[in-house]
Amino acid sequence: MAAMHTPQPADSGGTELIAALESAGHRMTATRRAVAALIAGRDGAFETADLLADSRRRHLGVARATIFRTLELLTGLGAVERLDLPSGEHSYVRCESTRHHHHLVCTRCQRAVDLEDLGMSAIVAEAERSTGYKVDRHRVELFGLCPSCQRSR
Amino acid sequence: MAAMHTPQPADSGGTELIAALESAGHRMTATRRAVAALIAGRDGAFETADLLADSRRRHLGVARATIFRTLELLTGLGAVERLDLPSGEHSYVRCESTRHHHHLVCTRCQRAVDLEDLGMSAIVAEAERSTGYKVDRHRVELFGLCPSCQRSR
DNA sequence: TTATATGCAAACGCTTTGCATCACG
DNA sequence: CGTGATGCAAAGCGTTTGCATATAA
Repeated sequence: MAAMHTPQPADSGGTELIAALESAGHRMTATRRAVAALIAGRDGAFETADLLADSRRRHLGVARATIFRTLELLTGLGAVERLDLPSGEHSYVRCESTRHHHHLVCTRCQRAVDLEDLGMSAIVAEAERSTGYKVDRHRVELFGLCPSCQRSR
Repeated sequence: MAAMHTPQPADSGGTELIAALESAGHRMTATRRAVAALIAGRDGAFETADLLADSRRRHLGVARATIFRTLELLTGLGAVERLDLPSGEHSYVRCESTRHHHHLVCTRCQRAVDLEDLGMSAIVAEAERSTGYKVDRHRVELFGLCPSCQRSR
């Protein structure tokens, strides 16, 4: 009952991302389509620098600022989420669902899977009960090796 | 079974932090004692800028670099932990225990409590089972309002 | 005495902003 | 057409580093 999808990207053109932007009332530009494609072309967590490098490699000429701005939009829409790696760096993952969920990221290849809530709501309830705090948000991020990286070493 | 301590700081001089540094074989300097006192004087999560401001206010003259370096040491020893706030900023919390635990931070006053593992190991096991990943570290951070901030608004 | 620790300032790397230009709707 | 989007370069900020000096052990 845990994994919400298989790790394989089903939307390599970024149509879901484009649809998200569009239905939120944002203008659909060639640049945004390009950024969506860059994100969709990535398998797993990525950093802004990755997108910028990909953009250059593919001669898409997307400006750094635009990458940040588009990522900010998508994050706001829940189509993408920002993670904090154990190292302290920021990275992003495309989300399969807009519902509340968490991420499990491979520390070797960055491949990521969405996880359902699992038992977190019970944990949150217990934390509230024992501390008297009222929890209004929580972050859970798991890191480890994906199946294929386990095999290859 | 959840809270590991009461929110009230019991070590306002920073003796525990000093002891941690000392027993790890680090030299005990006046500057480190000062940083320990600054941290101990804080109730809850704090940022490096807070310590720097406190240092100036108290005329301790601790250099910015030294604050970062000492925090790095203490983090390595598990006496302090670095958190990633929802906003993306980094902050630190003094840890009551060196054992694995998590934090619950008040988003209004920054007061923080340590939490035991709660049910996380079961969640991790379930995530591993359903995804095939091998999890080797996880981060769980809860944010909300502490009892007194709930009352005062 | 010698390895460590510190202060200072410069360097860094990531992210944001200001502003003129461009183009979707 | 007009508002929103983009590129570019500069500014911002938090964090790290190099190096000369000071100090614990």
